[in-house]
Amino acid sequence: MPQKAIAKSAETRARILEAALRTFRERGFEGATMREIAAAAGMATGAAYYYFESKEAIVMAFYQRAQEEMGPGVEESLARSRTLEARVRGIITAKLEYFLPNRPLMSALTAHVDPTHPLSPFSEQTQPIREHDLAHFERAVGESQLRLPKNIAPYLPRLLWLYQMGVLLFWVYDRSRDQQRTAVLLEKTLKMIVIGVRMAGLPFLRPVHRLAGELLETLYGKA
Amino acid sequence: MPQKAIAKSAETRARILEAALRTFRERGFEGATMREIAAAAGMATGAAYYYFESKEAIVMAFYQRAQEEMGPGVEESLARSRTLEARVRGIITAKLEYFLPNRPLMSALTAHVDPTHPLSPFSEQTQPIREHDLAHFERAVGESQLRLPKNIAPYLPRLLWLYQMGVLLFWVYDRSRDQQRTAVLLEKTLKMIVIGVRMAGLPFLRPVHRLAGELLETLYGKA
DNA sequence: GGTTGTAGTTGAACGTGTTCAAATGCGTTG
DNA sequence: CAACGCATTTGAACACGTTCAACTACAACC
Repeated sequence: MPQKAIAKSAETRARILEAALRTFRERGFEGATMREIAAAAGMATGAAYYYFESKEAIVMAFYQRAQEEMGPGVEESLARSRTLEARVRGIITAKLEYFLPNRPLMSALTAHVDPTHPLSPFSEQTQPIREHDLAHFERAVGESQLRLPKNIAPYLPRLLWLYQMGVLLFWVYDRSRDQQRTAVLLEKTLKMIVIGVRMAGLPFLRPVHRLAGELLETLYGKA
Repeated sequence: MPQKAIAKSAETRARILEAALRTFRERGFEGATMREIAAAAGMATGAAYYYFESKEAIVMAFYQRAQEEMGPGVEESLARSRTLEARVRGIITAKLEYFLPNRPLMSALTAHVDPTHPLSPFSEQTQPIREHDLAHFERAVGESQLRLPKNIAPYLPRLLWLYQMGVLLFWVYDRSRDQQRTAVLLEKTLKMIVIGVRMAGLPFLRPVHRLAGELLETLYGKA
């Protein structure tokens, strides 16, 4: 396939994605039909399936594009702040701000906890996406000097990633005005995390370290 | 409607539930069709919808029945143990054991995080079920003397309920042999919870109490 | 410039959960 | 016992996501 055709193919794909996002915003994810989306993109129903495996896969494509577009913003935010708290806050708020116009749509992604479902945030298929996100937290942790017990430290980025998933999930369904409850959740828990990390060095917490370390090793495998 | 008719109606409902569970076990939740379930119950497709709002509502009915049937077992377990750890463990393991034969089916219930979805564990519609479950943890907490900060204590049962939901969720998708990973998760986290509760009285943890208290108040409302 | 292969496109068809107007029972009433 | 009313039952119809065999367009090749 020549360059030109590749470009055209990518353009068609993008056109469907655009039409889908428009339709999702108007009718919601459930309310929008594939027939309608395809029509809005100026093509027959089946065509959409040539470019996307499923209706939900369109949302995943949106998330993937978001990841790319958010990259620079996150980089900048990381460069601007030194403390773990500020860095993690930066990553999460950047994400939430980006997704804000399509907030209800995100429920289509967070809906799948089943790790065998292709679109679950925990599935094999989404591993590349997950690792891309994880990299942010690795950078956030890596360049700040923390005194964490050796048996926990390797898991901190993954724990923070999980934490961020939780915040995102809460945010998606947060019905308070301007998602103020999410703001509170984020601020308070960030502070608690910071205190927790700071206290992690204290020797009398050894029993907790041991338990946490063993647990993490079981769940994530030796690290 | 006379007594006899009520009994017959309940019996038909039960027959559909039985047929559904049989079919779910054979084909899985997705694989089982309403047509098949209705046929297995010896009736037309539409009849099932006279008794159940949806396919998923059948699973919810199963959960509801489970709650009733598990009641005595949980009571007994609570009567047998004194420490918070043993009590919470008792409640959770009783549940997991009960659900074991239909474990894959539970994914149909844990699938909905959306609190606006009628079948979400967080929805308005499931509030009675939730409060029934909550009562177990209130009993588990109530009769053990704990020294918890006043601003956190009222929320402990709800926090434990949430914890139990997490364990259940993990268990449903746990692919390790005999769900051994869940066993590890449960044991380690239980011990961490106990240590956490014990340490909660220490004065230098005041900042954490304050944060936690404020957060819980925002999320659950004044208590 | 014709031929051929492949990327892209079409819309009907499939199987699903769910709805619903109509039919059927069945206990109660006059 | 006939007539009524209501709970129950029926199965066709609907709308949806998805599949697919057939068709089209276009670039590469001889």
